[in-house]
Amino acid sequence: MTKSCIRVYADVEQISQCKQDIEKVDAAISKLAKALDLAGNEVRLKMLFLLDKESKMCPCDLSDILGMTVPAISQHLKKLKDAGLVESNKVGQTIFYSIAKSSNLILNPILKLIENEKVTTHE
Amino acid sequence: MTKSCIRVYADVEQISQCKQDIEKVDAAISKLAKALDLAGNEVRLKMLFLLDKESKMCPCDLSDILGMTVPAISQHLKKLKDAGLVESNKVGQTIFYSIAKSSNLILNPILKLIENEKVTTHE
DNA sequence: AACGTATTTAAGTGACTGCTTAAATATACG
DNA sequence: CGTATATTTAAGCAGTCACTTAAATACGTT
Repeated sequence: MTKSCIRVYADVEQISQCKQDIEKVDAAISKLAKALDLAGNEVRLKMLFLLDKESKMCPCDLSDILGMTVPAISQHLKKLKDAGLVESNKVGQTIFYSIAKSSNLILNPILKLIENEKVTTHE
Repeated sequence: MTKSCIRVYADVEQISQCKQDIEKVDAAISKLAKALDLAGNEVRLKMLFLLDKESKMCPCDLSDILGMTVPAISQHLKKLKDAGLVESNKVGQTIFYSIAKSSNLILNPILKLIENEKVTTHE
């Protein structure tokens, strides 16, 4: 890879320890990154917020509330469902989506940040 | 937009309430989505994890630990810094990056998920 | 069966990502 | 000053994203 930099004043011990540490959490990070990537889209985050608040909604409702076409919403829902973040329940011709219970561990702390209005990352 | 669907069995009251609710948290969601989007990248999440654990690191160290070129690392750091998630401190010719204190509110709950190995979203 | 509603799937497209390599900038040191 | 180290910036590019429109699927009603 690179030839310069890398190792002059470096703490070799620290580096090697970090490599091990990272390896241990690699799977967890990979999984978490996927979830955060999905939640890191404004439309999808709104959808998750709404599903959390209302407990269940159909694509049609979300389309109306968010002012987006139904196919656009449907495609977002598919991604969330494929990742296991939401699940669906069909009733007649309408499909109700809701937060998957198994994803609460990840989503709860995130959704809590919204309500708390605590989102003061910067400036 | 669409002409079909939208309103037949819909709970008009709920929809309109949701529109208001979303509007209230719009700014918070927008900000949070940006942060999650950044953290939702495997490389960057690892970087944040390492910065959190080691309190500070230089691009060179991160490059070594993560097995990536220095420019690639530098570009990720720039994004994190532009978003206010990390900050930098120059000492001689090396630049130490660390988690911005102001971003702890968002990052702490996320980073905690890694250590807890609780990341069991799915299956 | 035929039509209307609810939703998904598919194909196309412009914008954005994340990497690469090469060059630029900045600081330290002989 | 010239060279080595540390980092950023820039340009290029393949891959992905999020939307659009159009078509397909599915259920309900008459």
